[in-house]
Amino acid sequence: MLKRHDLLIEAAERGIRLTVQRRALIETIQEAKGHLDAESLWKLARKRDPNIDRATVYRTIELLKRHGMIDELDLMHLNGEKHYYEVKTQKDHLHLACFGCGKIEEFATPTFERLKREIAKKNEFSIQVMRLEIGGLCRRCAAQEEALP
Amino acid sequence: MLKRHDLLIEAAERGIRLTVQRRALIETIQEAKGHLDAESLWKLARKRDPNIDRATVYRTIELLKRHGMIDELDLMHLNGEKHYYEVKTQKDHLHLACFGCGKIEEFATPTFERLKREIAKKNEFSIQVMRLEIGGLCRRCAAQEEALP
DNA sequence: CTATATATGCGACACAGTCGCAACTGGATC
DNA sequence: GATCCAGTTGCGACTGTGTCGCATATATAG
Repeated sequence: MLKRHDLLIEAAERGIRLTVQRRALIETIQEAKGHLDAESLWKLARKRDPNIDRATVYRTIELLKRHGMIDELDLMHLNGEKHYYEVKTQKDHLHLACFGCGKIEEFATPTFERLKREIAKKNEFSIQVMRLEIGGLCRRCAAQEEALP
Repeated sequence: MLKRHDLLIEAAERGIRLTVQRRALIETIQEAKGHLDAESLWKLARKRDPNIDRATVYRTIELLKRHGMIDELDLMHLNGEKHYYEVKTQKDHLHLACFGCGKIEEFATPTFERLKREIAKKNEFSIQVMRLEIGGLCRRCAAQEEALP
């Protein structure tokens, strides 16, 4: 498991005003197993505070994104146009989305870090967010495809 | 300039039925200077065939994507949630989006190709599409930011 | 405790993209 | 070149995400 920040502590340190709604949303994101989209986040957070509004969910996501506390993913639009969110990890990593079974794999490698440094240097570009997403077939699904032509 | 396929020839070779609408759309994408979103593609293609419907634009984009003839980009959602399209190039390349001025830079490097091979091998994953997008500040905008804190 | 800047809920809205269905057509066949 | 029909299109209504303005509520500093 990649090491993640504690969002609540970081939010306090950054002077973000902690309302009950934000607490519920942040805790939900922090404790989530997989990748949450806005709708799922809303539903889960409502278990902690039943009155959170949809607009608040979007505004909080925007806030956390601006502070670089969460990353936004598209996951190759495997399930429509929605976005997914995850706590920013210490290490950059990429996402592999299988078009067959929908499974998402994560992968980190020094080559990726090296690429990042190379890009920043060669383009004189100040990188804030970096998103590498890959779509294709996982080992299982590729084998199945092979069997049924 | 990165070498691109000739979409019309490739479409014919693939046995794609060439309607007047598809011809207009494909030629428009092929000759476009920058990155087109669906709306811009529609407007431009209408100059060649004034009756093309919005739905046809989306259906054609879907078709070309399925055939791997064009790539879909988000460009870090710099201008809302729409998608952008470009003719598939011979070399994989990445997109740098500047949050300051909105400029998009493209960049290709052997490190990226190496990363791709490494990912496919280590994860036993059959890669179909790969999208690396980076958001941040270009040299100009980073310097301006510095000057006005 | 109070003041006030900031955040929230609500409802209406914007916008990209999708779908079912009747009418049309590209291109294969004769 | 006429015929045929599976595949394509236009139309219009619809979804699903995400946004916004404004009146009300509240977290935090003093």
